[in-house]
Amino acid sequence: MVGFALTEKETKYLMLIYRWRIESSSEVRTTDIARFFKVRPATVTEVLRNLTRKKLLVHRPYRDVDLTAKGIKEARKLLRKHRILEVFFSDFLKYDVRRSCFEASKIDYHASTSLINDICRFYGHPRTCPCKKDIFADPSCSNEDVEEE
Amino acid sequence: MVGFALTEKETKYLMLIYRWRIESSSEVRTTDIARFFKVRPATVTEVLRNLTRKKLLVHRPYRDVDLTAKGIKEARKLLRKHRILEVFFSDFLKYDVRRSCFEASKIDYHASTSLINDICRFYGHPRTCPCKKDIFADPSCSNEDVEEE
DNA sequence: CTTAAATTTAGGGAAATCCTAAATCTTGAT
DNA sequence: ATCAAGATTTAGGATTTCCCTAAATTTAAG
Repeated sequence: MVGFALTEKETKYLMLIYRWRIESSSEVRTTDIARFFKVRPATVTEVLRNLTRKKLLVHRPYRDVDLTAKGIKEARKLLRKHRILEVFFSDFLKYDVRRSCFEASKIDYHASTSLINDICRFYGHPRTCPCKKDIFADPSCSNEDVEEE
Repeated sequence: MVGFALTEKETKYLMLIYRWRIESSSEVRTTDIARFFKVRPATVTEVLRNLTRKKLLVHRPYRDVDLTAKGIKEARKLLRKHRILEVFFSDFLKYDVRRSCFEASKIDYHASTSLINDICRFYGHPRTCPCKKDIFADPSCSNEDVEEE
């Protein structure tokens, strides 16, 4: 079904690139990513290469990075998981935006899609996270039935 | 504070050994652990050696394994996290025992102690998980903001 | 006391993540 | 237009985690 599998770090990079490139319309540069994750630029280049190999990015060496349609789709799936968790932390535990994001980041990669879907369903398929950013609906998360990933 | 750090797998082994050795009073054998985790006995021996090095187990080669006081303490902490998550899944999403355990297993290692404590507090510091096994109170999770006598 | 079964030891391997040093490319100042 | 400074990539490794096979060792059953 998927055709590729992402490591945890790769998902973090993909989500970050989506937020900057798509949601903030910024140019995404290796150094910025490196600074964000507190790693060396060479490390970023390597991850970029892997995400490119998986057809999620288009990387123009020494220039910039862009998401492919597939990359955008995958990033939205990942961000949906992350943000559904934020909705939960914010509502259930009254966490502020900062903390909701922090705790969601620790488990978003490990939480199963069916778990996320159940939380999503509980909250009536919310369209935005606590900081008002979009949560894109996922076809696997319907209002009626329960299914596996 | 801790003096040791556990890998994810090590926490799984420690919890399993606690469940079998302490909660079920069984002898814990290498082969049983290997069968449970679907790995080769040699792999189990290696993990056992590492847990022993961390002073959590006493391993009598070719014979059996036992938990040290430190190992029991640590296993209870880990199982507390796991079981608090089970309480949540069971209550909030109406998961059955089997599924609560399954989903909890995926994230128990990654959920922060403060997150677990907040869920624990929400549920009034439950003493048992959905399948009635003990949840040992953790000193870091205070009762202070609960109703007084 | 023998030997089959269980276990450990020895020696590796793959994947994920990160690093340094050196090479290469881009860009802005002159 | 040129060229140095800064940004980026390449090359080559290191570490950690987790798992494996083969061979040696120990236990225990008969």
